[in-house]
Amino acid sequence: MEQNQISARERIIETATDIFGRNGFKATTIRMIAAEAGVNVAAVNYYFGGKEGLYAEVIETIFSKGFSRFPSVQPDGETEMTADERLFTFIRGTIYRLVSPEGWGGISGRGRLIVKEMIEPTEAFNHVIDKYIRPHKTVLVSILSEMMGGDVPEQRLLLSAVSILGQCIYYASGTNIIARIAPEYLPVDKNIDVIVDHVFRFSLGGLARIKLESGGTAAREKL
Amino acid sequence: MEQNQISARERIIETATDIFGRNGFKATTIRMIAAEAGVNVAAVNYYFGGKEGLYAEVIETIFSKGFSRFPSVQPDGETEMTADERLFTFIRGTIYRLVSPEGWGGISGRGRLIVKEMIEPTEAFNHVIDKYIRPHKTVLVSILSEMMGGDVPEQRLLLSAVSILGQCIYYASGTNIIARIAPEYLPVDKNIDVIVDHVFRFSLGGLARIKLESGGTAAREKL
Amino acid sequence: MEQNQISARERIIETATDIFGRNGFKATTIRMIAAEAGVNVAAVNYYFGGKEGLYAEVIETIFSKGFSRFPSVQPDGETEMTADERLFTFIRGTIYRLVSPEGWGGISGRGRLIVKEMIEPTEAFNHVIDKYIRPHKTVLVSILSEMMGGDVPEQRLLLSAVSILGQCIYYASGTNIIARIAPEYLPVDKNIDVIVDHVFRFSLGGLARIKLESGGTAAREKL
Amino acid sequence: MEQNQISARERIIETATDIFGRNGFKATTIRMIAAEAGVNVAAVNYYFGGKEGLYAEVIETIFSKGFSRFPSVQPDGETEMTADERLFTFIRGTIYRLVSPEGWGGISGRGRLIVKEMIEPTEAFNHVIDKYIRPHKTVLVSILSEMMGGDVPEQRLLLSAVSILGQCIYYASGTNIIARIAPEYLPVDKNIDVIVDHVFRFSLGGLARIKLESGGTAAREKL
DNA sequence: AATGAATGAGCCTTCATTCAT
DNA sequence: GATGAATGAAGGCTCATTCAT
Repeated sequence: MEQNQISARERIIETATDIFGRNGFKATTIRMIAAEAGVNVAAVNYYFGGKEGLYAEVIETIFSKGFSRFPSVQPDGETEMTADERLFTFIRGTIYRLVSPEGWGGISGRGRLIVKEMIEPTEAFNHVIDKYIRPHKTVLVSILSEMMGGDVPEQRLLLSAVSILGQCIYYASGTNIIARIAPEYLPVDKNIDVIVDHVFRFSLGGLARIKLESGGTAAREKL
Repeated sequence: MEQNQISARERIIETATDIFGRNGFKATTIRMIAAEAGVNVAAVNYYFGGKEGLYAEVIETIFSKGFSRFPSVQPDGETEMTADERLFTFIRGTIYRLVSPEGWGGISGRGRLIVKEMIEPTEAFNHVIDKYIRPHKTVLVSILSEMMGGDVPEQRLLLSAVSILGQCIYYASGTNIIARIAPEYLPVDKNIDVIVDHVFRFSLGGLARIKLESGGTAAREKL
Repeated sequence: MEQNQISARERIIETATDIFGRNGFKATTIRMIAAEAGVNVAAVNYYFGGKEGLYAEVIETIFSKGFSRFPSVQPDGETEMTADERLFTFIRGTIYRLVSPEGWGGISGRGRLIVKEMIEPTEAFNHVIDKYIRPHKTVLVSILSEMMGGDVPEQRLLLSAVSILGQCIYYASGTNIIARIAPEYLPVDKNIDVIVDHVFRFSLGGLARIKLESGGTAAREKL
Repeated sequence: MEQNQISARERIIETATDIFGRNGFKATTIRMIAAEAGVNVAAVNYYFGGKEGLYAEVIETIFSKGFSRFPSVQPDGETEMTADERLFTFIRGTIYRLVSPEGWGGISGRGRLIVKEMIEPTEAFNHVIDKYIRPHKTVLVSILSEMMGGDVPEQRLLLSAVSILGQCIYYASGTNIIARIAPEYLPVDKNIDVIVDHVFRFSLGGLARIKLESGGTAAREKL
């Protein structure tokens, strides 16, 4: 009764997000989704034109809802936040979009689904890359550029951006394996803010080091 | 001679590593593998007892070969390396195991295959976790413990370990998406040493910061 | 006005005639028909009770319209035409009913649809056989009987009737294949009168020969 | 036991010929065929690559077997037969290929299947047209040319050929409908020779008439 | 009177697996 | 030891039909 008011279409998308995330595109059957969502198998074809159409819709929905709930950071001139604050907001947004439990259904699968696309993008991801991911990356690089100054070569900026994103994404996707090898590890979705805080600080330190070394005669042999 | 008279069994494993890595378990058919390896479809069942058996063998082989070529770091007492050097060795080994091109076939898929298992472990991964991954993680935590001292709580150690691994893994798996949104990005497998170097330095900075803050009244409000 | 405000029901029948004729019963979907006719898919069930109901209506309409536009030949006593003239009228009517382009929509498919039913009658054809085809055949046999006299056995009459009908029907249905193997062939629907004329003459000759041989000691060895 | 020695592949083709002929391509399911042939549904895909592949094989087999059992007529110079005899042979061959019961399975459907293709050729028929039908038609036209002499225009030759073929084909395909409207009609496959004889004589008469009229001022008004 | 939403049955195809050789 | 033939299970999709409005 609590879920009754949601339309069948909506319900299919939520269920599909979860199941696609859990099993991947190929291993998911529309029969699983239909059964879980309480609709007929034909409904998927009726609403989305097929399995692929549903998948594309799922991907798009994840991003559109994600960015509408946790908006990206404003570019430099349009906000009063310092660069550090912008970085913090960026990291928090990225992690929340992937793993925040409240908000909409299909939580556990959402992060894994995105990470799968990042490892091995499908056709359905192209649109999302242009619309959401590329701008997102541009914002991060501009933040880093502001934080690290002009001495740091473009290449280093990019690598640092990847270092930051890599952390966010692994926290969002690696939960399973981490929990298995480190039982004392705190579950991500119940401790998001601790994670966000950690990634932020670790990255601040990393950036500082990269900046420092780029200024002088950085080298590993210095160690 | 060792690679010349490669047995059918061996050839199937190599081919399978590549194809599984590229397509995932479900989307890979044993017919693809058999065709590529030049053997009969029934051979897979004959040698490995089925698709799942082959997959398990592939996973096991990746790790056994990986760790034999790029051995893990020795525990503290058994080596003369400093903690920093041990961290560097750890990072380099981890990345090389995932993406180094030389050594054995099916490279491009190898990293993706492992990352997939890390996101969503299958039955076949259990064995590998116990035999390779858990010890590997223990080594890393002990290195960090030595580097950061006793003031840093266990929790922070673990989070830092994940931050380091997250970078390694993302560099190994996110190549596709990175290359698409940042064409100026340097391809991982052609620049492994630059990547390794960067991750090492970035992590040094991050660890330093975490250590620093753990010492006093660390807090975000300090920013 | 009569064709201007054409009702939805009417429009469905015309469209269906065309599409059924082109694709056959099974390969035609009511969605094709509904889309082409500009109505809802449910309309077919609403008006005709289902796909089969619509098909039956289409078949019936083809014959009722066909015979109303190109009436059958009057029996002997009720007309002043000679037997030859009656045969000519019969042949012309038969061919025009199948392929005449003017008159009503869905022309190209009409002939093929009828021929399909003749090869392989469906339930829907039973009614049409009793109402139109059997009387039609009776008329032809009576014409032949008059032309060939009493010496010719019933069996020969029937065979001759089939020879005449076979020509008409093949001209109406075999257009596709004929055009493909004989490009110099004249398209039926643009040269109906030439065809009609030819079939008439060819049949006159055939009938004469059959009559001749039936009179004496007909045999192939006479050749 | 009697059919046991036939291979599964062979048995599928025979069954398929019958069922395709009865129902057409679309309305036939491979399940019907598999059940009737006593094989698994997957066997169709295994042997023929799919429903369409099987269909193509069926069409090809009908013609290759048909022409190998009832060869076409030799061209003029290569035989001692008179033109009349060659026409007789042509007609007999054509009808036998379509309806002769002895020889191979799937009789009842064979003729109908071909006629369906003649009404509405599918992709699978293209090959057959080039290989069998076009040469066949060429032979007939050359026979007619020899019989009717040079005065008859090409156009008339072609129309006459169609008149002859139309009869053969209708006898082979229209059995159902004929039997229903004329119970006294003799079943084709039990009386092939009578039919062949009739078509031959009727056609001789038709040709004579066409030739006669082509010589002078032929016209319908002459009647 | 007419329609859009939704369904259930069935079809073609794919694929891992088995078995006789 | 290794293979080609054949199969059963299951999946995506199509389509006529139904039902509430």
